[in-house]
Formats: sequence, structure tokens, C-alpha cells
Amino acid sequence: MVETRKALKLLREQGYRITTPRRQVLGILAEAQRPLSPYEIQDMLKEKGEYLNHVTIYRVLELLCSLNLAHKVLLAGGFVICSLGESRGCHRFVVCRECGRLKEYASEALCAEETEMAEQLGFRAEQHFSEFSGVCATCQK
Amino acid sequence: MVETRKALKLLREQGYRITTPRRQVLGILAEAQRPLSPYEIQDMLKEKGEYLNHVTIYRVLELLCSLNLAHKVLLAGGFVICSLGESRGCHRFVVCRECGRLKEYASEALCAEETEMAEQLGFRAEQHFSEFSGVCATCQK
DNA sequence: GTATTAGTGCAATAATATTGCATTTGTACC
DNA sequence: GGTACAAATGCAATATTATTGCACTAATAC
Repeated sequence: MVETRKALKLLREQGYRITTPRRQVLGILAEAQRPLSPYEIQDMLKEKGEYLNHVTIYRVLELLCSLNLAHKVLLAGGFVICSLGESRGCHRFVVCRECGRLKEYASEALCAEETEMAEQLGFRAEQHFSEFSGVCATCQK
Repeated sequence: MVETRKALKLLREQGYRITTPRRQVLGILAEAQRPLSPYEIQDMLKEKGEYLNHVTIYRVLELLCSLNLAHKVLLAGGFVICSLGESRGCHRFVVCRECGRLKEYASEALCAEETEMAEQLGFRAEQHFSEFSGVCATCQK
């Protein structure tokens, strides 16, 4: 998972402003060990005595996803922060069915194979991701 | 993509009833060349002069997904019918960003690699899927 | 054909997402 | 540090998507 600082740096480099809401959302996502929905993010901020309109949260998440700094996880119905290394548009996750915790991993080999497959099917490849549902080590006990 | 008949057969084998709504939803999904949301399915049925309550559609889709006969595509926000061959819980799609059309493909190699990766991370593997966003041959022109 | 119960429809409600516009705030520049 | 400008946020309204409990219907086994 990426450091908030690095994400903010990337925002600036892309010409986006560093605003309080963006700091807050990144902060919450960075703390969480699991995918969070926009309203969950709002709730977690409330616990800290902070407030953000949900519309703002949606817009921040949209921006972060477009920059590959965050990703929406289908299996979990929430958003996670992504590691900068994979910011080229390739994200791979294993999600625990029980507790929702997830791990991101990378694989050049898988990425290359999938891209080749897409091209064979006539597609000009852009982004891809993979999700794996299972039960994590902790929950197996 | 799977034939409706085969899907119905599998339903029966699993002890589920063959009902009109299930036939209808499977029929619509089989016709469509792209992912459909529950309400889109409802609209397409209306065009045929048929009616299904959206709750029913949600429940049918939930069942189909649990049996790996359908899958929810994150990139497209809709459901597609899946080929029976991959009914073990491994689904791979390429989705066109422009027109929404998608292709399902299979790869034993990718499947094995991903499973191994999940196990290395301490997960007992269950289901997985991969989505690839790109631009299809038709839309590239 | 009839009984049983899975499955559906309905109504109400909850949760999630989007839009336009007024207001605020971050940044560049002085 | 102050100011101008545009980007970003908040608000209100609304749209879309999803869920629940319960009464009713219809698929299957016999």
C-alpha cells in the first residue's frame, strides 16, 4: 500500500490541488486494512470529529481511481489505496471472504500474459485487474 | 457463453426449480452481447411484453452467480452469463471501454499461477476473476 | 390431481450514486 | 503576507440501485 505522502506528490505533479478532503480520504484509506465504501469513509471521519460531504468523497475516489492510486474492489464493494509501483493500471488482490482484509500483489508475468491474451482477442489493452476470493490465514483458524 | 438449456439443467441438478423468471433472465442474458444490470434486464423483458419484478431479477442473478453461471462485471456494472466450462469459479473477461461488449476467455496457466500466488499469501483459494479494460477491434476503427 | 414448499410479487425502505449551482479554498503571482 | 482566479467543495434535490418481510403463486414429487 502506498504512502499518503507519495500519493499527494503524484496529485500535485498531475496538476491537482492538495486539499483537505483529499488528504482526509487518503489518510483513512491508508489506515484501513480493508476496502471501504464512500459512506464508510465518511463514518470513519466522523469518529475523528471530521466531516466530509459524501459527494466530495465520491469525487475524490473517482480522481484517485483515475490516477490508479485507488481501486474499487468488486468482491468487497469498497475502495482501497493501491501501491504506486502498480500505477500503470494493473492491480491484483486477494480478498478474504470472512474478514474482508485484502492483499495486493504484483506479477509481471501475469500482467504480460493477460495483455497478450487481450491483444489476441483484438483488444487494444488498457487497464486490468484481478481479484481472488479466499480465506486468509487468520480466518482459517 | 453458455446455452440456456445447459444452465437450466445445472439448476435442476442442484435441486433448484425451473421457473419462468429464471428462464426469462437466462434468455435475456444469453441474447445480450454485453453485461446487463438488473434493471436493464427488466427493460428488455418489457420490450417483449413480459414483466418481472426487480426483486426477482436480483434473486435470480444472485443464484446464477452463486452457481458460477453468471458473473458481475465491475468494469461494466452489469451481469453476464458465463461459459459452463469455467464454472469452477475462474472467470476472465476483456471489456470494451467504448461499446461495453465483452469476451470471456480461459487460461489454465493463469488460473494456476494466481492460485499459487494466493496460497503463498496464506489464503485458501476459492474463486477468482480477472477483468481487462480495452478497446475492441470494432471500436478501434 | 393434490400437497408441499420453493419461489415470486408487492410495498416499503435503505443504501448508493449523480447533478447543478452557490460558496469556499488552494495556488500562482505580486 | 495579500489578492485574483480557477479548482474544488458543500448543499439540496433527485435518481438509481439494492434489500427486507410477508402474503400469494406455481413448480415438483407423489
